Amino acid sequence: MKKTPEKHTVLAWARLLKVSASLLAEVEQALKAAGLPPLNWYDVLLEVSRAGPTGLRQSEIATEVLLPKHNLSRLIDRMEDRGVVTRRGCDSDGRAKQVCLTDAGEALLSEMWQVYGAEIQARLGVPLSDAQQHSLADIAGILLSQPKRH
Amino acid sequence: MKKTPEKHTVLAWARLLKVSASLLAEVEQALKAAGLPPLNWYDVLLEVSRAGPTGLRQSEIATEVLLPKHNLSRLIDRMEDRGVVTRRGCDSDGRAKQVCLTDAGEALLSEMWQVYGAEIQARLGVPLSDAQQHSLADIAGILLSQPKRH
DNA sequence: CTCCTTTGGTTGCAGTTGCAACCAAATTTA
DNA sequence: TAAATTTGGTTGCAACTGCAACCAAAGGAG
Repeated sequence: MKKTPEKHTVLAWARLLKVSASLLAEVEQALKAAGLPPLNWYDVLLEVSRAGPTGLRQSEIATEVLLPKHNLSRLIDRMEDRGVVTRRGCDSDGRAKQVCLTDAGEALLSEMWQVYGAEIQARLGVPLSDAQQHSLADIAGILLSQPKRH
Repeated sequence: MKKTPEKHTVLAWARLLKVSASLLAEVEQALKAAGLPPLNWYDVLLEVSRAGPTGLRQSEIATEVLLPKHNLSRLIDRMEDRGVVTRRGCDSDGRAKQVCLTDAGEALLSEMWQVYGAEIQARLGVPLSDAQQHSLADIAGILLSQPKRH
């Protein structure tokens, strides 16, 4: 089994990391400029919103958003402090907490989307053709479906 | 001008961010498991190594590695503490510092590459065909060449 | 030459992340 | 049922990041 990558593999890798880092930084910057919270707030709000009024457990959010549990715990602390979500003990499982969206949370979600969506369009939708966007999604999909073998 | 992205644009975006985040986390994990420092050390070591014995200014490294200057300043502090680079005042510019690689730094660079390169190969080289790798590099290249319009 | 602005780099402080230890409620094993 | 393990979540502490202020050396404009 080959251990050292080919040049073109390294090139793809380097560009992938660089482009995602700079896109991320630019979007965070845009959100901040609009006086809005960082991107991971959006991810959480979106997941919780999708789950409907029953809400979602923290552990479910954590795996969805790729955030370690202890990290998510404090993120939810801050979000609860600003009143965009609520934590409620779960009936069926005494340890779990159900996280639900408040009205303010729903409002923030759509407010963030106005900025976030525009950024996505400007930075991915505009510069890439439809075919390229599909190709990118396909390739990323392959990588995401790889087993995580640690 | 369109402000809201199409579904396939959002899909490509979401997968791009998710895949880079998880690849990054897995590689960091592999480095730590091997008792090695984090990825940004590698990036800095590589840049400095490429510059040869004259070294590189911090500001040049910072733009190359996409790290804010104050952040890089302290990263170099840590690296200097562990003896992998040296800071030396620049002759032609009294403010600047030239950063140079030590022998230990060169050793660390190649030690990290053994782990890092294997990860790249396993996570990108193996799952993707050559055509897909080229396609990914092309698309990322387009995005990187976009003006950063803030 | 003097004032003003820019550039390269550092530092203090607050906010966030990572790690490990911890608690309590399930779940499994015996 | 009692003991051992796993799972969901929190907390303390150290490390790292972001922001803004700062200092000193260059570079320009009058």
